[in-house]
Amino acid sequence: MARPPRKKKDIERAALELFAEYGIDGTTIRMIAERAGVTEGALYRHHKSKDDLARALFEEYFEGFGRLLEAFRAETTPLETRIARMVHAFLSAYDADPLGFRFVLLVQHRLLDGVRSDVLSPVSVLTRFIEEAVGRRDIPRQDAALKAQLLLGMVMQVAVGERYGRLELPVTGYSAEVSKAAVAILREV
Amino acid sequence: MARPPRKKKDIERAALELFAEYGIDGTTIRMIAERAGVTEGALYRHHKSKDDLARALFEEYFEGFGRLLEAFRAETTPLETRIARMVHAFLSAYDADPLGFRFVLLVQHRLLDGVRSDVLSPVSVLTRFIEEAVGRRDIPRQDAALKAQLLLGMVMQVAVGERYGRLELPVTGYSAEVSKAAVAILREV
Amino acid sequence: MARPPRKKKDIERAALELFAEYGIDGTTIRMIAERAGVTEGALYRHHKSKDDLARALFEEYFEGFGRLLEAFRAETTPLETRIARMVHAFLSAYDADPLGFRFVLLVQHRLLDGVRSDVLSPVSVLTRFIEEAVGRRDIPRQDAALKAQLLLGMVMQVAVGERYGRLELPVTGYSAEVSKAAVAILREV
Amino acid sequence: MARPPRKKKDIERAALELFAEYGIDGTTIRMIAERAGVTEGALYRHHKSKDDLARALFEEYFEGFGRLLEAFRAETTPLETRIARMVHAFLSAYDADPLGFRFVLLVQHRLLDGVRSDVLSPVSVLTRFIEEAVGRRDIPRQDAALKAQLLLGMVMQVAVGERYGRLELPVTGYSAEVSKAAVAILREV
DNA sequence: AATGAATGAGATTTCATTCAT
DNA sequence: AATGAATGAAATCTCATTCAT
Repeated sequence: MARPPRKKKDIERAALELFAEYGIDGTTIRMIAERAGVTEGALYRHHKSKDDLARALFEEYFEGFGRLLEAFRAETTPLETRIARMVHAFLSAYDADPLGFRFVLLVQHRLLDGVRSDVLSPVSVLTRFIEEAVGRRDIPRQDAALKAQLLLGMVMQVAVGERYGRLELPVTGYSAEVSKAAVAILREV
Repeated sequence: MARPPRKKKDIERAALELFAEYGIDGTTIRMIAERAGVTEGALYRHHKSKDDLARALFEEYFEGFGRLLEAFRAETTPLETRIARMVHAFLSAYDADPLGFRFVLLVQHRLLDGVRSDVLSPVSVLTRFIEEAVGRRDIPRQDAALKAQLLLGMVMQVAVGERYGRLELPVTGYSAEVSKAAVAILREV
Repeated sequence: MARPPRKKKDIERAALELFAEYGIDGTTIRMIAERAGVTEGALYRHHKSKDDLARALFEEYFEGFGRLLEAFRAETTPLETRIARMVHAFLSAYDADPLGFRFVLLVQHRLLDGVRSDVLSPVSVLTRFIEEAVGRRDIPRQDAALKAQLLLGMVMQVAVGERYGRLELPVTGYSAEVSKAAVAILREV
Repeated sequence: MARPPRKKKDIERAALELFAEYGIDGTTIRMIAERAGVTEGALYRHHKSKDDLARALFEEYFEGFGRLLEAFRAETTPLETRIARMVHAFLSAYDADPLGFRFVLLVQHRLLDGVRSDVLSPVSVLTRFIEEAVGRRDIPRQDAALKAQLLLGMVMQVAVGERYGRLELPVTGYSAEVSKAAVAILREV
């Protein structure tokens, strides 16, 4: 009952940043320990393994994104408003913690397969969102699964664009335009 | 005068497939050699290191994508036609060689930084394409850099969607809808 | 708090002996680990690489030789006495630890270039010793740099002679004659 | 009966220079082939193995040194003259081909053990030379084996001194002084 | 005679993880 | 809880040598 959280947070933050920059395999336990100001053994007090640590971080972020979108999907505001809020929330997440976002971007293809199936994924939320809008006749009949991918791809690529110097921080500056594009995609069939 | 390099192609194909499935770090030299039917040392006659091999493959594909788009950008057909062709070409590339495409998708964030600057990147081509369309008054004034990212993100995410079982092969089946979405994004500002 | 490094000395001694017998390249990490009773990885906790280990050992011995001679150079005893002591000290060093001496002999041409310039080398000490003796009019004016090499070459070759079975252990048995030769070289110009 | 000598000499010279600079293990077949302007396989037309090549070169030089000294030992000129000629011949050999000399210096401890016993070694010649001088009452009774080592050590160290920038080229410039030192060592007992 | 692709065996090094302290 | 030495198991890479051409 004492205070374990102390170093645990340091370790996790250090790991996140290093994973975001060098990938999971490119990051060693020693690198994490060094940046967190602990020694290698200490890490195993809090996580079973390096992979376990990476997975925990990924799920945390991934689930966070899902919940973020879910909150707006369930809202009863107009379609345009909900889309704008979703886009803005996503881009705000990037501005608030670019490394966390990049971490997800970088390791997704390695860890996505292992995510627990009860976790709400962004794609699932978007798909449901589109299906409901169709059902409500807000937008024409269309392939919700496809459109969900298109929307997600668009928004994520804004982060990628910033990462590679093609777009500028803060990316929330692009919120309005991206929202408009999203709406156009859903309305125009 | 000596024996011709029969195994080079085998090695590169084996590497590509394994990289696409397990990532660069998740693929060992032994795995590549085994699949290519050579010994581990053979790889080093043709490439300086595993990383060098990965980089060579990446540039080859990456440049290929750039050239693909460039061909259509330069065309004098109507905007809609060119967009449709670009989208279709991209998605066809995936259907023709899903592993090659996935390889690029999977390793891009690790290798993108090191690409030679004279290589024509898809984003550059798209940006120029949009700027020219604006100049020609085909579409309203808009942020070409942003829109290029949005278009690219959309199309690439279709591949990701297929990879994770959300969309179906052949992805060229989505060409029409994706093209329409792309046009909508550019026209609607 | 963790366990103290019990094996470091074992590793270094094992390496020294093997280097002395088989050279650096002729000695494998496995050989060192085996003789030291550790696993191969253990070596890397204490030294960055095999070369680093060899270099550390070399500097230790090389500097030791320099200090050995320096002690006698600074003495205020008669020239003959100091020479005799230097020679004796050198040859004693060989009798006390032939492997250490042979190690230096064997690897010098590979590692000499990289020695830190602030390390007192035997040649420097001898050169200064001769220059001071000239300044004091103990011996005639002469080329100190050359004579330093001659003296060093003589003494080292005694060790070589023993190594190849031309001379006998203990080599301190040759101290008197070698000293006389050294004096003759300095006095007779 | 055609002309095999062509590339053989190139290969041997290339090997000698590389061995002198990097040692035998530090020199790869590929390095030799590259410098000689042939490919790796070509080397095996002329020598059974890299080691065989190194050994052949070493014996050639080593025997050459022995014969050089032997010629002067057998002369009927005064002792001083013969010593002066021996020393000069040795140092001239260095000036004429420093790399060949350094090669011997660098690899001697690795290859000396395997030299055919019928090869006339410098030490043997010098020992006999001193014994004969004692027998002829030219110099006092003394330990010929020891003195042979001292003489050899002195002269070789001149080369070492040049190699490490302590002495200057041409080293034949030191002939007179080294000869005087040699004589002093033999006369003074 | 020569080429250089390919082999085969091994060497160095890395690193997640364990465990005595 | 923490330390960091040591392990153990690979992974990358090197390179002398062989051999089909």
